[in-house]
Amino acid sequence: MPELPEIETVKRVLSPQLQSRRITKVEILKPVIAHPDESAFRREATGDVFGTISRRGKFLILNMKSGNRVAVHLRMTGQLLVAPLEYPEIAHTHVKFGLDDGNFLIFADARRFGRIWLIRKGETDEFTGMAKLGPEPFDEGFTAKYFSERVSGRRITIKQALMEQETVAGIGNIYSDEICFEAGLRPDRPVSSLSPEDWEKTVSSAVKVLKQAVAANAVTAEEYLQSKGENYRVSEFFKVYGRENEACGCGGTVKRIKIAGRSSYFCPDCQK
DNA sequence: GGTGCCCTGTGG
DNA sequence: CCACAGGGCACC
Repeated sequence: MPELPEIETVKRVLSPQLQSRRITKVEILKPVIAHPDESAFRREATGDVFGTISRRGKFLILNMKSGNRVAVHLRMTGQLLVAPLEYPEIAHTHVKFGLDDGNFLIFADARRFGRIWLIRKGETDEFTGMAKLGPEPFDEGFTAKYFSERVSGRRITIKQALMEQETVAGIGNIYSDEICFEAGLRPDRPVSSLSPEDWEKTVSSAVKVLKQAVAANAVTAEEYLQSKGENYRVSEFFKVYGRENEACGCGGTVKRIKIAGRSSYFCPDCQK
């Protein structure tokens, strides 16, 4: 799944394509509308006009001129892209929004984990999960003090803490490993074992790694369309993720272990 | 907290 | 065929 940097890419590509476009038609082919029901979604979204796009954690939020918001979560395999009429059919297309410039906003998702919600103007959002999210990694509130206190007394690893959306929003399985590598900490280190310096290093590494990833993931709208909205990750920049048995820059070898059921990669020589 | 599950596709 | 995949949730 797309994590924070990839959602930023989607936002960057889609923003100019959707800005001021009116929705002429909503076609729902598979049940991915989580709120309200499909017919209400179709009725209330049709005719509305796109404004700005924002991101909260791994959620993409399409702010509509009506004051409504369309929230999208891509989960593992969701794709969201603007394509012209003549664009070849994308497998597992679940929702198609017709736009007033003749293009379509397409939501596709092979595994069907992704979801779309319509949050009405003034409505309290207690269904998307956004309300429970912790601070953004780039927020001033995401400090070593906050992070360490938030998880203190719990028997979890630093990787699990980084991936906990209620604690800090937007970090998933890939970037948690990359952040631990940058911080020089094994991902399976219990949070109880971290020193204040370790916490500082973890927080500064999170900011650094995520900012670098946002910059590295820059793709053009053409590249994005050509890849059917899947080319939002530039994996050659990963230092450890997906690199089991490969050489680390230090000369050591990247290992893979399971942490809370998720594959986790690290270099035993530079991460302690 | 850990586990299984929601789904489908891919690679070993 | 089985293991695994970028997420999150309900369940023990």
